[in-house]
Amino acid sequence: MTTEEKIFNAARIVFQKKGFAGARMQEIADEAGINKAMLHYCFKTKQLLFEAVFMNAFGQLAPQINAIFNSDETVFDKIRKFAHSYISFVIENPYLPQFIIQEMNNNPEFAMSFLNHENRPNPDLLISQIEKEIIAGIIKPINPKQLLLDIFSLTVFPFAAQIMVKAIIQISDSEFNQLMEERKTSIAEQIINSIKR
Amino acid sequence: MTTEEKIFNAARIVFQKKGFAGARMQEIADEAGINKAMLHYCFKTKQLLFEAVFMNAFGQLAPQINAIFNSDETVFDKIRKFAHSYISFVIENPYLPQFIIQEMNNNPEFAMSFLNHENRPNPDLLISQIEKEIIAGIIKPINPKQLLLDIFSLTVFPFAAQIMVKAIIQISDSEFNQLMEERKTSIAEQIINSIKR
DNA sequence: ATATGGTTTAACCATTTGGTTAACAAAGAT
DNA sequence: ATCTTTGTTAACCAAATGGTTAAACCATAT
Repeated sequence: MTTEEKIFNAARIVFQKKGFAGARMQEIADEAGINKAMLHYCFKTKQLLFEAVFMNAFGQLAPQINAIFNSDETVFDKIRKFAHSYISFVIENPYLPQFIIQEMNNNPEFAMSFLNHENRPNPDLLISQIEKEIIAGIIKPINPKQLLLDIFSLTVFPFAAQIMVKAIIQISDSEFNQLMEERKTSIAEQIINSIKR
Repeated sequence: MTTEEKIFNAARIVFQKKGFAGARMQEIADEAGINKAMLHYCFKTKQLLFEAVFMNAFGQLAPQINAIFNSDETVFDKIRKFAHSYISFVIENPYLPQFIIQEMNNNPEFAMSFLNHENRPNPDLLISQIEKEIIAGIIKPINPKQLLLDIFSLTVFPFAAQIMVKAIIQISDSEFNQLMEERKTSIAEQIINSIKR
């Protein structure tokens, strides 16, 4: 593993746990097991290192989402696939959702800057497909944006609020993961059930 | 308004926007329009000021939730009431959910310390009620914890991820609020529909 | 062997930041 | 009137923090 990779991985761990403002360059250096000066040698500034980590995180999610949203399957199958592949991916990267949401919130201008171009998650095609399937009588007349919100909410929230969720409904890490496994299918069927004619 | 109130309100604004780590005592003082030394005169340390704000935020939500969860209504009515009153409240305090989730994530030990005693949201009673109604044949056999997750997800997530949601599905503040108004009833009916026999 | 280029480090620096202090103002209490 | 307590401020301080530098290290080409 190159030094740059060591730094990047360490930065991901620290940034995802503490956020941009709470992360310390020294802590990242320690985590990577190298001298702090190397951080600046490889990534120039904290901001640039952070952006590398954030872009990477977002860049892992957005294409996956778009691939599903823009495929040529039915809405129902897209919902099934989304729930399944999103939850699978996030079980392996449990800090990602909260990390992305948090930094977007703490720094909206920065977040917006790349949410407006390139590979952002783009639901336009899915929305018009939903409208077509409503007209075709496959789906009940609903607001497509509400449907999108439902899908995102049911899949993402338990991860984004992981710590609170675990504490409130009193479950361990393994019980949590088990619940999430169940959700891969239960969420999709529940949504489909509530919108199919 | 007393100086202490001015500080508290300013602190709430700054902490909710920037988080504990990103907030600056000077910025809170400026927001309150007073000298920085007053912060320490009134609240001693940043940590204590933060705890006052956080406790207050959490203290507004938890009792509301428990009041609904522990009333003597049916599960269906509790779901309706929860969606309605939670969304109503959070529309007025849109930063609250993300704030609480973020700080719990960045500082789990602190969060846990008071999630374990006193007025934490406690779903135990609701869970056993769900189990009873399943046995009584009112509700389909489901995992009560999944049901709780669904309820929280559908109500809380759009607020917690507000900025990202607005950007991805391309809506303005007022469109967002309108969607949330719709959700007060649509969420409850959707959930009930998916679990009733 | 040694000159050359990138890589790594210890020590250092300037600024920011939470927190303190000492003086000052205002308002009751005597 | 003046003493005492409480509220308020400007100036200050020590520690933390992001970032820099100059020297050392090390591989490779000559």
